[in-house]
Amino acid sequence: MTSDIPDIVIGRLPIYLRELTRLAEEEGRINTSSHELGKRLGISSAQIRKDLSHFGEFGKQGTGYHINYLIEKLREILHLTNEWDVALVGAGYLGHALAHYHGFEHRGFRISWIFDNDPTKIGEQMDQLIVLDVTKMEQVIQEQHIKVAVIAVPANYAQEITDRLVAVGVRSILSYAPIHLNVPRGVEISYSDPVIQLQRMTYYLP
Amino acid sequence: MTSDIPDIVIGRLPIYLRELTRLAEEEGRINTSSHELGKRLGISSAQIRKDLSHFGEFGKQGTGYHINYLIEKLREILHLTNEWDVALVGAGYLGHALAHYHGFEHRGFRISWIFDNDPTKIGEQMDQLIVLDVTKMEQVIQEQHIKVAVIAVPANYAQEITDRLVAVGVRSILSYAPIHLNVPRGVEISYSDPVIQLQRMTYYLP
DNA sequence: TAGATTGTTAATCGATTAACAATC
DNA sequence: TAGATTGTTAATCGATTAACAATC
Repeated sequence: MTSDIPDIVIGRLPIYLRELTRLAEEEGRINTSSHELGKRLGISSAQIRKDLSHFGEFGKQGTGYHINYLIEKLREILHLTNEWDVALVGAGYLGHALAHYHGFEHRGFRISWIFDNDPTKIGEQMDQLIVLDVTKMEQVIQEQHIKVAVIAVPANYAQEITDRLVAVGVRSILSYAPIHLNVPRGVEISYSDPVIQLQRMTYYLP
Repeated sequence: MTSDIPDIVIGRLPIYLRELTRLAEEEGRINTSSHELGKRLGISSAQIRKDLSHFGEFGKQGTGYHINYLIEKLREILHLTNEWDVALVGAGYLGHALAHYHGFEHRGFRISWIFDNDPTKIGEQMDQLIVLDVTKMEQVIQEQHIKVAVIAVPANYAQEITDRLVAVGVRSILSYAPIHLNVPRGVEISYSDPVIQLQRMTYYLP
């Protein structure tokens, strides 16, 4: 048995964490309630309490949740107490944007390596990093024990890169390639394809 | 009553469409079955047939689905028979990547306008487009009847931009800002925050 | 204390799947 | 025809919600 907590519950925890962080850092708040959090996120308070109850009791009757305490607990649950080093594959426009994005900081991730196969990009500096030859990818990932990768390569390379990442131990992959990828059991994969998201919304447009 | 087809079903149709297009264009296939499509996508064949049955009968017993016919039908269902002009707000690294991304073509969308508030970016050429002053945003969107927008601005601007977009008629918004946005009923919103996705996956990492 | 809010239960609601008659 | 596959039904499975005792 791995874990019988539904994946859909796990998927909401980062949303809670993000909003709690916002409450604490942007608004200087100390406490909140499932009702307030739910109202801000468009989620029922019952669902928030039920989700959290899978992991323990983090609140107090009458006063709700101490925000920093709940943040800490969510970080533990999601394995974010240390930063994950992330390998980014693909140094095109999107890789460039990801390399320069500072939104990973303090949220559990650090892009530590960037790879590409284009000789004109290899050696280029991106933010603090140097683009490395993708032929070095396996060696670096193994030596550094990298478990998390982001794929920003064209669709026709994505499956090959995925296979190579998995082969050297990567277990969580976020792919921006507009294609379904096959991964073995035990490897988590998540997709980001703006067109898929837009197409879902245009269904509702007249 | 708007439509009683579950949103989760609508969300899978673009995935089917993408894989069908791949089957036709990359592999030159003419026909497929719910079983084959499901196997390629990690979805049960029953679910695919059930999803499609909400909209009509598109297959034939014994032979399955004619791919190009089903593609055409899915495009009609998702309102992709004409291209939607999209307004992109934010011309930073991510806006740059989106402006140069050619994955929108032939999938129902065309980024037609880019806006930013940074004087050093206004007037800059991105792909085929010129970055316009965001103060011109409302006027352009109204005149061009733009209904779809992509937000690639910092979190602290995202709600204001959203409100302004909605006020001039935008009804579908894809936001890359790492923040929950409030929109009125009748406006669809979709989010892309890589950290949220990574955090869901690290739960499963030891 | 009185008011507020939790964690949890049971009921409701909704989605997925197995199975199969129909039929190409 | 025989084999394959659809569309649909009913059963199963899973997620959400309403309600409330417990208690801060």
